[in-house]
Amino acid sequence: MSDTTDSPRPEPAQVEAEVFARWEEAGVFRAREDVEGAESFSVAIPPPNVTGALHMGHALNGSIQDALVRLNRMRGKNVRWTVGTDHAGIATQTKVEQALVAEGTSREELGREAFVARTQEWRQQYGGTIIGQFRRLGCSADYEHERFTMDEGYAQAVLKVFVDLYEQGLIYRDTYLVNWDPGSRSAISDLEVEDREETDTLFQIAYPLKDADASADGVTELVVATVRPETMLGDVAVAVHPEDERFKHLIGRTVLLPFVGRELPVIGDDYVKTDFGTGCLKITPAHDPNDFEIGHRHGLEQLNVIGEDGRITGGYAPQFEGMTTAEAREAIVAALREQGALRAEEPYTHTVPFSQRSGQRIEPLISLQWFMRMDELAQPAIDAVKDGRVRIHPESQQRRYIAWLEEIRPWVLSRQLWWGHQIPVWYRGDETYCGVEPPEGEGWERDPDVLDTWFSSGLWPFATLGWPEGTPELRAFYPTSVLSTARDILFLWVARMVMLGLRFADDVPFRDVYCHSVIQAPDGRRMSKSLGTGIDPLALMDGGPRPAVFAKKKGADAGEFPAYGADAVRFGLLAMSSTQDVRFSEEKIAQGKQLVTKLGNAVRFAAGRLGDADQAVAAAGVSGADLPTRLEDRWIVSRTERIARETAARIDEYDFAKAALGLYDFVYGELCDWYLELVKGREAATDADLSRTLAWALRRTLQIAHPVIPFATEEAWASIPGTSGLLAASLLPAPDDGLLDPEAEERLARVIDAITTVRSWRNGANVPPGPILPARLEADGYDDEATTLIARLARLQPTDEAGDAVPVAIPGGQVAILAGEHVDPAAERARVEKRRAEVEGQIASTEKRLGNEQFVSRAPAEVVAAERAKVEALREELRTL
RNA sequence: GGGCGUAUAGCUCAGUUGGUUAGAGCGCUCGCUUCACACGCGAGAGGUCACUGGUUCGAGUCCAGUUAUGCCCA
Repeated sequence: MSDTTDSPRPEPAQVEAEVFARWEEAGVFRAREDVEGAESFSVAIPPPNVTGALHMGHALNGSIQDALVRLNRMRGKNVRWTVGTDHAGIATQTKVEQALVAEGTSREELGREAFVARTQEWRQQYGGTIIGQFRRLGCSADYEHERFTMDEGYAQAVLKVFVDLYEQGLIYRDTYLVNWDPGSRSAISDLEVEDREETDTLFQIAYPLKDADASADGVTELVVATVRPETMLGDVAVAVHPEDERFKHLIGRTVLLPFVGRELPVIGDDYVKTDFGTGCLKITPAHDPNDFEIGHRHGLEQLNVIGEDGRITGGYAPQFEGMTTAEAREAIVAALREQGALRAEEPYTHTVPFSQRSGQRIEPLISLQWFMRMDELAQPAIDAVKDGRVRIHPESQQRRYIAWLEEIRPWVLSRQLWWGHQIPVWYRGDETYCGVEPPEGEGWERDPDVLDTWFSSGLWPFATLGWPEGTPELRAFYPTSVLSTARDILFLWVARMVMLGLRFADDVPFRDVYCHSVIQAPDGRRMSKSLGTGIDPLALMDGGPRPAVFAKKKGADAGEFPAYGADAVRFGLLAMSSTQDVRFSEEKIAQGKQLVTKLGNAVRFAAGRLGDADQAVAAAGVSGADLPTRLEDRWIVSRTERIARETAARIDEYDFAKAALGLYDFVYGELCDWYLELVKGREAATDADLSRTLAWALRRTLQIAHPVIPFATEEAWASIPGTSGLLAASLLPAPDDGLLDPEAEERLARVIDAITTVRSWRNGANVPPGPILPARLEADGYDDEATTLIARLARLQPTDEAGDAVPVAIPGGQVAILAGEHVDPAAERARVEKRRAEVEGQIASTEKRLGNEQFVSRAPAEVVAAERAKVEALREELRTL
């Protein structure tokens, strides 16, 4: 593609901002207040992280939701698209803490109250970024109802849900081995953990056997294998496989823990793999999930030796106390080496859990946390999907949803943060109080923890509509119509919303769930900021750096994206999203830009023509009861009606790629390449059918393209006769079967075929495209109207003149192009011979198929008939050659 | 280790319930200053449908297996 930056065209950023302002001034995006009666269509955006900036997934999801929302608004539905952000506990707190450190202070120094105030301030200042970016994309959300998961009313809803679930016994406090994230100094949920391959060292450590002399077998020690020697201070046993011939006789004996001298029983457990390491496993229930399980089975104690600060604690070995885990590992290994207890060190590659929040390695810790029991909530959420009250698209994602819910585990709700919904529980001595309002009396201390951000996000579809108040909004817009989301939050969010919606709002939170594509980088993996494979959608819309991996030629300087504009980005993203995993394709974005330009030019052409026409006539339009008479008019009317229906149906079916690409094909391949060319011989000033058909076709095209490319279509709208007000607020006409005209479609298809064939012949025969050639049309099925169209676009002069001519086969016969300056029948002979050989070959192969007894008797009659017809047509062509 | 997906033109993707000669956009080639548009118009070249076997008159499409690759869960 050539560079666009030096073109005189206005920047999309400016044009699109003006159009957006018109929509907002007119209040097009506002849900109507007179909610009674009107069918509603409501969407709750998956709330993005308040600290975030728009990434490709957001941009795709925004394009999808807006296409759905705009289509349904044009259907006359009362549309409510709720946007907003979640408070992103860890992410936001981290941001603000970083700022504090830069200022030479800390949250501890500030104190909780001041810190929360400071964070609120931060959010006021920077939290609007991503919503502004959705506006830039053209998203027609109801911004006046923007919500935040820590709004006052929302916070009340969160507390009420917590208190209710607590009173119902679903929320409880317990000790558990949690995923401790030393980076954010908080427990995080299983879903926030990601496993990565790491190469560590596997150490072998000798634990001396107690009473070694007492046994006759000569065994004096057991050697355990571990990658985390620093946890050994918390060891409570050594396990071997109960069938292991080497060790099974030692079960029941005791070994002594180095440094500490603790007596550890040797136990048998078939979790131990005999072929891994030494076959002896040290058991540290407080710091390893598997050991935790084994410890449970054998009734072992849990000894905490790593504190929440990631330092050695517990006082079992004073020389290591207070060291970080890394320091302790080094010191312990050194000490063991000195004692001669270190028997081997070898590199070992394994998967290690990391925090998605802070990027730090997870430290499994025993701690007291708030939990939510999920089993009781899961079943109704499974049923809702199984019986179709919630439909998940594509269907494959439904199985993932059900599978996850069937194996659901308790949810760790508490986070050791200050930014978030503080748990509404107070303690006084042995007393515990849980309530939306603080307890009466003196001496109560509130639980310092806050709730997992997803707990509050789970209430989003109804809490944004004013729940627990029975507001008119809630009645009008709950359940929401559809949730469009990235599939990686199917569990984090979707499943939890279904559970909480059913429990608290008496119905499913949405009727449909659409899991959109993941747009991948050229390496076939999801775009990643840290790998430099992410694209900023703003850079695509308004110009900006193109990441190196997206260089158009490998190794070349990647340069900058041209300013494609929001329409092009929307089109491109939708056109890309055909399957669940797709590669990013800048060509699709460019295609969107081309469509926008092409449509703009078509409108310019049409508006110019229609300027001469009687405006009332042009505005009148067409209907099934009042069709134009000419072939090309009836054809475009029929084709436009079809594409309008198809596009809407494809959006309804969440087939956005086909909707977008189908629009492109229609605008290029039918409207512009054919209809506008076919009518160039006519005058709108004197041709009422032309002016009303042309204006109608353009109006309908702008309407059906609007959900995909809203800005360009809105800009063009006013220049077509018969429009009033804003396109975004216009209503789609009801489907009209009378507009469909299969006969006109078929007749014009033959005209197109004939024109293309003649053009192709010219090209192959080295006949220049310009000159008008005299020709005899010797074919059935072309009336005067069709003949005129063919003659004009194929640049032929129909004649009855006899004489030497070159035959060009078209459906139903041939065009005989008379010999002349550009046409030499003699030179054409070779070409005709080549074609004759081709046709003969095809006849032979088709006849062979028809000669096959099995084919004729077993294939369906219509297939056989089609083959026979094909032979006939080929024989016909052969005769003309 | 288990589950799910993907593999079709140089690139990104279509390809209905199996049925003519497997399509599109971009890129490439050739031609065109055709009065809306060179971000254009017209015409082309380009494919062992990952591999192996099977079912069938007929397989890109259905079945089994293999390979590559991605995602999710453990």
